[in-house]
Amino acid sequence: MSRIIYPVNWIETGRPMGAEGHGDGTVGKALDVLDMVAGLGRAVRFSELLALGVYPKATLYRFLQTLTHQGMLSYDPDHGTYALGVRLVRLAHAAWAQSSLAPIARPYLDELAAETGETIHLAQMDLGQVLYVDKRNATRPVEMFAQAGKVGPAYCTGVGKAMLAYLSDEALARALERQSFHRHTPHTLDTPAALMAELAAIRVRGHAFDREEHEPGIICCAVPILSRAGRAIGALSVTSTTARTTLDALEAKAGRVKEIAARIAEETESWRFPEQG
Amino acid sequence: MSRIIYPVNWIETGRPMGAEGHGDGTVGKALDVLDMVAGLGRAVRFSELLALGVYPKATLYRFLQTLTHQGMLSYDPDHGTYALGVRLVRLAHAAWAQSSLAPIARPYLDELAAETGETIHLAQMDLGQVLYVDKRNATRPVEMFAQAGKVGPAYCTGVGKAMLAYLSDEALARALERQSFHRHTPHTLDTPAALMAELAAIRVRGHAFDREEHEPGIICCAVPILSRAGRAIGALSVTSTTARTTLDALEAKAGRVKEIAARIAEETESWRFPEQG
DNA sequence: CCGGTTGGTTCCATTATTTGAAACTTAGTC
DNA sequence: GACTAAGTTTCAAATAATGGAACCAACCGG
Repeated sequence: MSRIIYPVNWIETGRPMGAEGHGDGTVGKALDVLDMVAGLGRAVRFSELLALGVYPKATLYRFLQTLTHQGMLSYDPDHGTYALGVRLVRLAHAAWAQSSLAPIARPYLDELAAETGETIHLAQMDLGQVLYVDKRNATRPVEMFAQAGKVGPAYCTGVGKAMLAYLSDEALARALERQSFHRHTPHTLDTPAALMAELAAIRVRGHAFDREEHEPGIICCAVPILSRAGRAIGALSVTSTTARTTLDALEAKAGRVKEIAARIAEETESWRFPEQG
Repeated sequence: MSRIIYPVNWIETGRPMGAEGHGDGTVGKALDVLDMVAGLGRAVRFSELLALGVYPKATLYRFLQTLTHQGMLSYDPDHGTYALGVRLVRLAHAAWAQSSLAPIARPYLDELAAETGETIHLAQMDLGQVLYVDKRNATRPVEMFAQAGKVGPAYCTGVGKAMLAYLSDEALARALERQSFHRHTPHTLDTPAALMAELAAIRVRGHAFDREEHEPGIICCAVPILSRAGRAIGALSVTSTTARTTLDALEAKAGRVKEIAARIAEETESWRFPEQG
């Protein structure tokens, strides 16, 4: 097992590169190459990808050819670089519309945003990472990390912890392995033990807090969206800043957020089969 | 050559299903399956995909397994359905940020939207279709994947025609083959000849109009974003309604739009290599 | 309780594709 | 004009994909 050396400014994609693909045949490897390009986060040269040492020259070359021909990558002949292709944007549009909670939750997010005047996040779990699928900005917006399509860590965000608390044992175990427990701020829970204790508290309370654990000055109150079986299928949060409000004030809104989470969950269960139109 | 029978409510993805993938080996076929799921636009059963008659049972089954395992599809065990997976959303976010004009154009779109008070579209060409990569609504801000990522026809939209007019001969020929020339409104140019004449006029004028050719009451003025070589790499449009304004009034803003298009083009050329950070 | 049907899953010998070391071709560089 | 780095092509061996057929499990009507 040769350990892969990650580039310095690797973008956290929640997917170790050159590792996941193996075992799923050619398709898995090709998608892995796609992740490598995504992970570097910019247009890349053939040699840069080659230097990652995941695939031999000829193999990597053929994958890039295929992916480019398929529109999953685009090739810039002037600079000899590859970037992610537009076909992905098209596919993601469909993915967003059909696989996520976003379309169902849309009107509820609007409602919640109007009521609270704060930033609202809707997230789903993706291999131990938090994937933000929709967002409403506060009336007075503050630049923050999250955006639709972005991923973030689970162990130090409100939505992440809310979902972790309601995962199956196996899913939780797998997710925990993927947490970096990097100490983003002095408040970050940086050990599995501390996190487990917090998750237990969340299960009792029914909602999670972010006490400036990811970004200084940013606090939130998050609620899981639960399936009938009691498993987290997503999470909803109301986010603000310490300058503007307090955790207690945010918690006061938790009841309302739970109501809305319940309604989204309900619609999700029933809406799986849209009419044949 | 067996002709594929398209389902009744097939969603235009700009990619004929079960046709493009062949010829690019296993990877192409797998991505083709992905397009099939995207094309149906909802969670689908194994048998529905099988009924499309593109792949034999066992083969299709294995593709679905692989794609699901890879997170490109998600499987709902309760209903036995497959939907596009969240990994696509994650990849697309990166794609949007790195391969499209959107991040560069962002501040300019804001500027243009503020100045004109009208709807602004930023589009790129994708296999003969128009792919909208960003948008500023007259009133409400864009939810990324809800709007960006949409595709539309090229022959009857302002941005589409603006780009077609500045495509290389081969690219234009390939794009023309993919136009349906469906008559959306009485004003739609519904023959290749009419379109060619219009494209010539656009080249003279330097900008394109949409004279209610796609949707009744909707008009726009579009400008191509040109590479140094004079090829269209995207297009920018100011859209409004006949109820609110006239084509002449929109044309009056064309000069300003061209300035901005030129600035976006300039930044694109120089910005291909972000610093190594 | 049974024979039939539909929908999904697994087997496995055949076939076709992928693989990757090495050879080759540019395009710089000194 | 030799030297180097970056990208491209070749080809026999290794491997993975293929898909017909068999299998399994609900469900259904009698």
